[in-house]
Amino acid sequence: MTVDRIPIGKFSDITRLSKKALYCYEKKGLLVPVQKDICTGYRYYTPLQIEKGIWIKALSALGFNLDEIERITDQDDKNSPEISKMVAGRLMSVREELQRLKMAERILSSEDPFGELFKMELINWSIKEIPGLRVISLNGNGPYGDVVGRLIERLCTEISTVPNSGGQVKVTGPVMSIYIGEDCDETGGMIEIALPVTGQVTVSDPEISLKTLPPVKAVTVIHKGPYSNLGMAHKQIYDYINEKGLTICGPPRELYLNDPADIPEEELLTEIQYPVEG
Amino acid sequence: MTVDRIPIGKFSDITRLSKKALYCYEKKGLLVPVQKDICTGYRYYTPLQIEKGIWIKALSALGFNLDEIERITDQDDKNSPEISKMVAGRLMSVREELQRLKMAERILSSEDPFGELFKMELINWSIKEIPGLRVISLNGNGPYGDVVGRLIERLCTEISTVPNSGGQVKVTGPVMSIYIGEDCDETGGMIEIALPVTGQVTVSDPEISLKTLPPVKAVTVIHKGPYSNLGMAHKQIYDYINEKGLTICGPPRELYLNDPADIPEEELLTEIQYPVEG
DNA sequence: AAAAAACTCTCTCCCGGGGAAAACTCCAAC
DNA sequence: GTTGGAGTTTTCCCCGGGAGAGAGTTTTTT
Repeated sequence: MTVDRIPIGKFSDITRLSKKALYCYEKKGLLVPVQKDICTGYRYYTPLQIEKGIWIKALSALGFNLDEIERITDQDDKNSPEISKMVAGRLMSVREELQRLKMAERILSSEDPFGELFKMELINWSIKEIPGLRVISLNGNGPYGDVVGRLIERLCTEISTVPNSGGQVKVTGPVMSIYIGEDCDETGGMIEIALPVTGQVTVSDPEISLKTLPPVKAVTVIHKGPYSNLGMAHKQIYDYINEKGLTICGPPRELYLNDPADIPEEELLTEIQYPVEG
Repeated sequence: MTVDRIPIGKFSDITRLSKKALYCYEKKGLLVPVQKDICTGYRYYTPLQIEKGIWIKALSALGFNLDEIERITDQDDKNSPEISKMVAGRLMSVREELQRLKMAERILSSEDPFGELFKMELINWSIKEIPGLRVISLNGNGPYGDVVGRLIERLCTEISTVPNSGGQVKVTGPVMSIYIGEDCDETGGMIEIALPVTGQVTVSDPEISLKTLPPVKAVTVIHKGPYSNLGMAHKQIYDYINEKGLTICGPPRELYLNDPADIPEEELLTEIQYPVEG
């Protein structure tokens, strides 16, 4: 006495699956209406299919994809190892998502969301594989503000001088500095400036060497703002790395992505890299 | 002296935007490489574009869509009302997402995730507009277990009797019961049984009436299991509605989606509806 | 019985990219 | 100079539907 031919609209009302979703599930064979009028193409479901519909709805609310949903609904034993594994996997993804969203919430609800974004935000972190780099480099020691600029100058003139300017030599990346001193603090220390190059480089300056930096895995973050703020940024990264239980396995590098000659201080971009194990 | 033509791969490394994403942003005009080799089609970016890339990355991590990202990055005044509105909207969506995910986490990490799913779970809730329904109905009073069955029988025989069985009359939905008594508890009370119909209905039984139930907005949930568990379900829904600050504005209904004659008790599906204001 | 309203069909495009394939180009080393 | 490997180009299909068009059906009302 109950209705036995449920057209798609009613079925959609009952299960709260949209028609579009139902078409989609039919195409994938996940939930196929028992009857389909050959002339008109009208679909009819039965009350027996309601439960499956609800399962699908519930499982997709948990974030399972249609493939997983099919496997779960097909399997009678909901405690099978396969299904437990899927549940565990889903739980992990959900927790990651939660972390991301919590961060987003924090930023969006702060006073100055876009300011926050470019401060040291976890959003900007990533771990990259950095390939080996052929560079010419030069060491120096002293207060960074003074030293770095002068060393860069020397490298640049070396590169643009004969015979390197002949066209064989190319600069293949931004200038970088490597903080090789143990006692680096905000003010100064032992530092190496490197410029990635290719081709036949002739070095005339005896202090400049041609070498290949080893490939490393590194935590990287991009900093925006004057170079004078880099010290703070380093501290935050350092803390973050310890917090995550990572181990630093080499001197940190800075890559100067744009040119202070062209651009106001506040717009300067610097990529900071901390080599880590793993 | 820094590099001025950055091919897509390097640009992708720096900004951590995938090449695919970059192609996509180019097509949409969001981030177009300054130079594109006419012969080879190779794209080249400049250091100036790095910042925009990072903005895009960061904003999309917050969940803005590309359209919003474009508007945000185009606008210099990051405090404009338009942008504040977008931020507020995003914050709301993020909070909703968070709620959903927290629930998913709770369910997935419980002992028996799939058991939880079919208990009273928020996942199953929704507020629906229920259209007016033309029904034949019959009132009764007494312990539900006894009364409901008998009333349904009477309605069904009435419908299948001449002249209604002639083909003009159709049953258009599942049997429903409406708890009109003030003092309804788990055991019994005043109850109305209704059967949605269309067509020219002739009523012979004087206690059966033909009427139209008013359209309502209702909180609905689907219950799976024996009818004897419905009492608990009602309690939970009732609590939930109060918790949400909604106001009940009519007697609750139950729709019996499948037929106890065909199906074991545990598989029975019942949709419970509580009319609410709004 | 006819007309109106409500429902359904199929089709295509959109989101924001991920993945893969086949062909081309570049670059660094020999 | 050559060559091999790495980088790049396009194109197509996938996820899980949402939105909407245009045409055909069913149901309800008059």
